[in-house]
Amino acid sequence: MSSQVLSAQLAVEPELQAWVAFLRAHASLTRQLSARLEAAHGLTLHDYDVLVQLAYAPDRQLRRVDLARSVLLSPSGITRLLDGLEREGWVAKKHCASDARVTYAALTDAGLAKFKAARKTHLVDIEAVFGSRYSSEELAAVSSLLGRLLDSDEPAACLQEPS
Amino acid sequence: MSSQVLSAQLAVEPELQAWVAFLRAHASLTRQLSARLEAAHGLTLHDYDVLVQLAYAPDRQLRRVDLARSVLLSPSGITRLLDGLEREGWVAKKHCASDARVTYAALTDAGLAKFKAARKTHLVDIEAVFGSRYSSEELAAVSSLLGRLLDSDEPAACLQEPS
DNA sequence: TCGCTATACTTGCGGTGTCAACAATGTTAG
DNA sequence: CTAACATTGTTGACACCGCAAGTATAGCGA
Repeated sequence: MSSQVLSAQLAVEPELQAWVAFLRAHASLTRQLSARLEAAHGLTLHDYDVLVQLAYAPDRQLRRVDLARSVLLSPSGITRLLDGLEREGWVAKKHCASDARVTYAALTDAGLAKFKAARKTHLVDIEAVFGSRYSSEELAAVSSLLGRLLDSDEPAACLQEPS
Repeated sequence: MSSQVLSAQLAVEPELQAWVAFLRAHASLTRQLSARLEAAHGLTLHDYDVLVQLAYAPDRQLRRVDLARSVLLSPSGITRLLDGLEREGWVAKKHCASDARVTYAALTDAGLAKFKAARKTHLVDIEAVFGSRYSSEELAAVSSLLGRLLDSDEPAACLQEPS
């Protein structure tokens, strides 16, 4: 009886439905994609993400704070993640001349090579997942709708204006 | 130069954009909502999710396997999560008469009360996040688009009809 | 110059989740 | 009946990540 009441209420909450769909989709996709990335290249999704950010960055290097912000990881998370990448020789520390506090994470040549290799298979996986289910209009809709979720509240996930 | 090439390629991959937007949105939302849920009730998002599933289930109980599948958690994950809920007295183990392998997780009265209390604030948080950014049509679109992501590959996430 | 505050980063600790291995029970085929 | 296999669930080892606290540097006002 009380479960009847509850289910009636659930059905009426479209926000909750969206949120649940979101959580389920994330769990499912994340598992598939990260398993493939791990198997093929021994990389985490976050590892890959960091590699991407560095590959695109000017001089292929970034301050650790900025890296943390753009990947939405805590500072300590970044430290530990980079520990791994440095141990593998894909990233190197570089000190900043003008500010002794900052350490740059710089992509090495080996790291760039690793990234390009991983990128090849990972993009295929992503396209397989999304491309097979969405038309290109839907894809654009997904991007724009999801993008809106971190506009106002998270000063985190954004553009550190370098100007 | 190589970063130019890379960024040019990125801009052209709409699937990747969708995926990245998805990951960022998840990291951001998850942190906000779970922090609030944790602060207000000492519950994880997964804890809450399990409580919901049990509250809706017939007789307010579910086999652990089914629970794992519907919440998209590994079997061991469910065991450990339920350990916590049992310790708090919100869930109790129940043995199955017809199959000695299965153990039911049953929501206690205290558990149902806990769920109702948590639900009250959590729904408000969710509505704040989604309701403030999406119209009701967009909300429906998000649900349906995201729902499509686990149609074929994950028989997992589904509706335990309470009727 | 002397604090005072802010920022960059690291480390210890704890929570959470996965995988692989395992034990126990059920099921099916010969 | 029995042997092989599938299913349910738990445990140990481990990876990952966040928070709080600590260190070091920078910058700013008096």
